[in-house]
Amino acid sequence: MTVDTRWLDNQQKAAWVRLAAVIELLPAALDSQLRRDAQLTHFDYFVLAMLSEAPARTLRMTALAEHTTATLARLSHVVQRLETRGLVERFPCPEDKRATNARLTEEGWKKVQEAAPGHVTTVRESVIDALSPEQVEQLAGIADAILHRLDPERARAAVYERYDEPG
Amino acid sequence: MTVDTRWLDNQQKAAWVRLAAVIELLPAALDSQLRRDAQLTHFDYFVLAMLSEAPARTLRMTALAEHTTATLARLSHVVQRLETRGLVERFPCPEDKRATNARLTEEGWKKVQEAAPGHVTTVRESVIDALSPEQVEQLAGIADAILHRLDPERARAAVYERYDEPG
DNA sequence: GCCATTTGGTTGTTGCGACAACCATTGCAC
DNA sequence: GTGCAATGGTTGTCGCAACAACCAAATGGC
Repeated sequence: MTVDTRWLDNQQKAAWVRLAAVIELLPAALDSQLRRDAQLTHFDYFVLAMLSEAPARTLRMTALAEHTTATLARLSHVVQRLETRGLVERFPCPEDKRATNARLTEEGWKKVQEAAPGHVTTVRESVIDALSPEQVEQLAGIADAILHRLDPERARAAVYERYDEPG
Repeated sequence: MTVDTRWLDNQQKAAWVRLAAVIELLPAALDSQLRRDAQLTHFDYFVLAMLSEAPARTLRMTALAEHTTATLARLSHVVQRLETRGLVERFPCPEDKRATNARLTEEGWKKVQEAAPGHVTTVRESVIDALSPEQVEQLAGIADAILHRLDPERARAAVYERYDEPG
């Protein structure tokens, strides 16, 4: 009945428990800083950041969804809210009448620039500056390996290369 | 005005982007497997697992909250649902009338045992087996360092040592 | 012994994410 | 050019998490 489950040894368990705690706490930490300082979710910020780097600060919804590893449905809701707040605008794509383009407004652009420094500082404080340079390199490799399991399609995509802060 | 923000270099950015994707996708992967196979959230499962390891399968709400890195408010809601489903029962603590104890029911115990193998398999498939033994060790160190930034109080607590699967 | 504070916990509201249903456009078969 | 599937996107509903407000019991000062 119970087919041979390969349990975790102590070393593996130690790694997993700590990772589990990180994925529980880190999103909350990022969200709360951005929400407090910029009235933005981390995901909101990510969406704005991706648009800010795109040509003409514009992307098709589908492309934006890929960049942010989100479903179209989720993105649609988020962009709707951002549009209400005047940070983003949507307009139908001329080449494909099914498609919708999302463009960062001037106000949205300002918002990203305001929010970026605080966000980077938080990322530094909670992650990057906690690690040695070797660990940062190791982390890139580890996270990449995990991503190949979680999302084989996109793991090699350019999106993972491009999360720039606007400078 | 804009005080010197230390931006991320390419190596750091690569690590961060990948980590950001992981903390976005991994919780969803864990949740969906457990929800599908056991009608449980990952957090639900964690709560039950912690109780299953406690003496008499019983813990004070406050202690349980610490073990699961959750707020008392969140835990209260979750335990309420689990109680409705008959997996957990609550009763006032004899020694401190303010306090509430949560105890795993027999049904809850069975549920954990049923759910554990599938969960461990998922953890293996998406994380552990994607990494070399050296990377697993590195991951433990990295996650631990991050936890010390996110939650200095609890980073050294025994809880991080104890996420056993029931065997 | 009494009042203030702290501790332990619950509840109500609000907002976001997941999922499924749905509509419109496009591409393809023939 | 008609029929059908695939693509692109939106919307509605439901469940959960965050936050704040709240209540009860316990502790400490004096």
